[in-house]
Amino acid sequence: MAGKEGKTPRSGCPVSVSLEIFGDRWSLLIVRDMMVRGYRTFREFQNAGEGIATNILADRLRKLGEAGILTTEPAEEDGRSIHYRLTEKGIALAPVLLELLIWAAHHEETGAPCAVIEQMEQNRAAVLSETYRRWKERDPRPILPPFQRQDKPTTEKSRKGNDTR
Amino acid sequence: MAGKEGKTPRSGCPVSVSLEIFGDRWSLLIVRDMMVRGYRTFREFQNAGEGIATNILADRLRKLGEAGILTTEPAEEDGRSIHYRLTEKGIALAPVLLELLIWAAHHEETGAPCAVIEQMEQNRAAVLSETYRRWKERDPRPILPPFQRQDKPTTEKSRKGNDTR
DNA sequence: TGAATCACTTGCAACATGCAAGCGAAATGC
DNA sequence: GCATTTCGCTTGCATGTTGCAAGTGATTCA
Repeated sequence: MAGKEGKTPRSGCPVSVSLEIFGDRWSLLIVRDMMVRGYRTFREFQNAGEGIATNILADRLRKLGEAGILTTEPAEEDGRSIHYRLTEKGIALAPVLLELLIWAAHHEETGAPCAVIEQMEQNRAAVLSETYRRWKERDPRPILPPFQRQDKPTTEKSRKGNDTR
Repeated sequence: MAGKEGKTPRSGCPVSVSLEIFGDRWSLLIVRDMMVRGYRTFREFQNAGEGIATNILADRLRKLGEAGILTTEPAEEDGRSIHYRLTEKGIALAPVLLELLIWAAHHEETGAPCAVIEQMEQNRAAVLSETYRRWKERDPRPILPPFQRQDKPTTEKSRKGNDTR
């Protein structure tokens, strides 16, 4: 019951095993939302700005749960709602996401301000331990704000004072 | 011409942008094969052991090329063959793959021997600089051997001396 | 008590993937 | 120098996955 065997036993390479779990467009985004934005409910993921369909979202949450990356617990303040929460295994993905973030900020057009990325790059350990601390203490404050798409870099120097907090 | 605009402009989050490129089952495996196993030709990827279909492989190689993660050059020794090679942008994915490897080795059943992983974990910088060196000098020696799937941990102590070599 | 909101589920069309077979060009064998 | 093999793909087709819109039952709010 634990393992869902007979699914896709491709190879024993750790990278391959990982991709069997979240080798798709959405799973890591959900993990990111939980980890750095403090999202917990279905609604929050749905409105996270990427436009995931509700059936896909439900499917991914179920699969991530089966993979032991997140768990669910009833929301105390609202009987209709459920809180999704990363497990130890899930929060341990933080270094992967951090490196992914840094890579993309350097090599792709993203909405992440260079200064923020540079600071994270030079303080990897601090960023990770702060991420871990907030997870452990159930501190729901986001570590990073949602990044806007920087459509045109023309004359836009507005959104920027949005530093580390 | 550079950017293939009009495709999927989901959000400006670096993680999301990354997943638009290799958010699927195969792309990162190809990058892994190039990076740590020194694979260069279509045939090598095809026989890498994960069982990718040739049409998918061709498609992913094309997309990774369009994304600037790899380039092609004619193989000098064989006019039929083509050598795929990571770009700077591609080799810069090394930290992401390393963290992914470490994560999976800790949290999933993989074929990676613990000793090897532990050593990589404690020498991240050395592993990365060696990876980079081999890429730069076109040294095709693999950094890691293909890991076997450890099917049943029952009484099987055979395949194990497969250490760093 | 009725409307709104919660986390989903369902139906269906469009797209992506997996599999086997085939194709032109270059290399190899005889 | 000609047949065979090997190279990197492409094609056709069945199946699986995704995206979209609408709907459902349970809970909460007004």
